Amino acid sequence: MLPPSTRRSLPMALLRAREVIMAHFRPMLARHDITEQQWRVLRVLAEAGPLEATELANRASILPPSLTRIIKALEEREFISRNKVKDDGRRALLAISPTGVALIEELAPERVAIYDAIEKRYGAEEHERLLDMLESLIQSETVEG
Amino acid sequence: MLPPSTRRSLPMALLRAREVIMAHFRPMLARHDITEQQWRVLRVLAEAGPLEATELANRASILPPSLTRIIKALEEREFISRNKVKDDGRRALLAISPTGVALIEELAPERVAIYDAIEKRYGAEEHERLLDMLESLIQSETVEG
DNA sequence: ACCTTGTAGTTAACATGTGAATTACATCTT
DNA sequence: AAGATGTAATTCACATGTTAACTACAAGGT
Repeated sequence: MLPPSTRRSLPMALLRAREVIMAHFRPMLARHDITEQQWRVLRVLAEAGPLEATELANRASILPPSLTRIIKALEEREFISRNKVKDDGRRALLAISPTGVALIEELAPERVAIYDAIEKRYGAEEHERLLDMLESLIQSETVEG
Repeated sequence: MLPPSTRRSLPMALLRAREVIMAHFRPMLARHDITEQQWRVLRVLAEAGPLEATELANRASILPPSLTRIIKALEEREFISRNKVKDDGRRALLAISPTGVALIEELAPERVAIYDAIEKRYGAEEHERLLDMLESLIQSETVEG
């Protein structure tokens, strides 16, 4: 079979799709002086509650070295806190602070509006199906390797 | 509507999907001491022929500052060449060199094998449909804004 | 107790992503 | 021709991605 052209390859399509979607969120994040990754970390902690770094990295899809730097930045701005785990000097529980929760809540309406606009343009059913197919792809590559 | 959870949001799904796919290609690229972005630039030039930097950046989905650095690196290894455009001192045509073509051709078989394996795991029809849906999403966000 | 092995997190080094500012050159306007 | 405006590419500054090496601590084996 021919190698896929750059115009129709899965990696390129996934990259471009993510770009056009994120373009809608960037202005909102920039207004609050927060990066896309920092925002992801805050949302994961807001949804899941306190987590250790490894679990947080997995859920936010951020590599450990990046997470170390992001945690440092978020701690300095007091959006999150860390508490060492008793009985294990290596681990620490990371938790979102009230300030962090306030930020998430402040952004929530705009966030929903942006998602709704995307759904409206693309189609709600297509959107759901696309999510299903992406999850299926991730599953097929994760389980068997 | 509720804000999407981090477990089922389009940006996260696109990010994770790209991760699991690229994981298959990274070992191949690492063996040849080439980055994912450098590889993309070479493939675009191999497919499209000589291009100016702006057009190359668009086709490879790489931002201008990154492309400047990538071009420099690829030039030093003589994978590409640049020729100034007559009549316009700003522009330059970037072209892949024979060495660059040789690298692309050397990687081609393994590249096809990796794509085929992904298609086999995920399903050829699903793969095609996913590409269609991603292109449609990109289209819906590109045309109207 | 000591040593090995394993795990959580960090640090280091380098490439890229991102937005803003800057340079070099073209083109338009008057 | 001089100045204003626009465009291509680069540079800067900082954040993140990526791999490898390293530190700190934990758990097991002898």
